[in-house]
Amino acid sequence: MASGSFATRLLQWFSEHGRHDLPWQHPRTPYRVWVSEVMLQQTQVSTVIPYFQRFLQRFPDLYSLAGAEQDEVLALWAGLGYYARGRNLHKAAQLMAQNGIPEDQAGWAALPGIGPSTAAAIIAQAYNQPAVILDGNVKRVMARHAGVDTPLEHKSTLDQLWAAARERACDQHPADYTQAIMDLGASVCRRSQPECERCPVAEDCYARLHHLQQDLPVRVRKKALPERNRVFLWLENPQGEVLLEQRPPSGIWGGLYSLPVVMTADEIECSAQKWGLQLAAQPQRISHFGHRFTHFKLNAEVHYAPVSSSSAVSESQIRFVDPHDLADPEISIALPKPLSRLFQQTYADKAKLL
DNA sequence: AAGGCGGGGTC
DNA sequence: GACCCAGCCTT
Repeated sequence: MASGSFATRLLQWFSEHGRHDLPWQHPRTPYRVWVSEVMLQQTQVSTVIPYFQRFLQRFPDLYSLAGAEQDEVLALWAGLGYYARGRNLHKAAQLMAQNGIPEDQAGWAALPGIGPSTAAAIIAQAYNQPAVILDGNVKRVMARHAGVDTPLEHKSTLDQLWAAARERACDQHPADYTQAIMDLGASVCRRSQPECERCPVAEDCYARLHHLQQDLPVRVRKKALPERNRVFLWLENPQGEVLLEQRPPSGIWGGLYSLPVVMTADEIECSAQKWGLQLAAQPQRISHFGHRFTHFKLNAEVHYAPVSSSSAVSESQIRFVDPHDLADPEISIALPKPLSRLFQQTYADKAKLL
């Protein structure tokens, strides 16, 4: 028989092996917990930490964030992905600066960018009040411990996992308990090669007892991703600056800056003219990269062309930028990861030649 | 090359 | 509610 309840064993394990040194735990304010929880959506702790540090240095409190320009918020978010998170964080900050910080879970869940699990995490972490979370780590722990063997994509499966999470939670030490269950999923009950011999709840774990650790949780097989081919334009003016275009406020890379994108190379000339730019030479294909999105794979070719100085680049969505500034890690322009990689590599290649 | 991962918007 | 969208890191 199991020695003590699930929660008791988990809390005991946490006191010895859990993470007590995460940046958002000291000090553990609602603002810092909220920012960290939004960053942690879809993103692992080790990735989040440097972003969190930089973000909090620039925006130490709600009001500095609420008063910021969206461009600056996104610049600090650049590279984390799912940029709607950054835009929603900014929106929510402005709402809270206006209406005050919510005092209960429903109030938090009503803010943009905060769903049931994130709201629960904030309540438990920041206020040390009982609340049940169900993030990816907890889903995996619950599917294994309770033996939920239907696909995660089914709503009934999600209901079962919520129920399992509720049954195992306790009202004692809510902040520690939620951190503990997430830590367990991240460090011991990993997707592959879980370390059951180190798990405090292994003795009554369904998956371990039936040797199903590798088979739970169950997922439906994904279809092959469709592919999209696009051409990215590296248009350089006589000053050596490159043209960037701000993307529409929502959708892929929403609000971020990118090289202008066209469907095929024969649209380059026409597109340049749209900005009032004359090509000073034939465009050349200089590199390519691939990037996988959730629903398609992007195959990108980068085409370079020098342009004569523009008569009037007055459109607010476009700007010429010194690419050396883009290779700077302290960049203040929000670039998606593949493009910041492109500029960094180009800069590194040039530096090697010198 | 493929797996994993919360929430918003739309109908 | 059902369905679609989104972008990194790890394996």
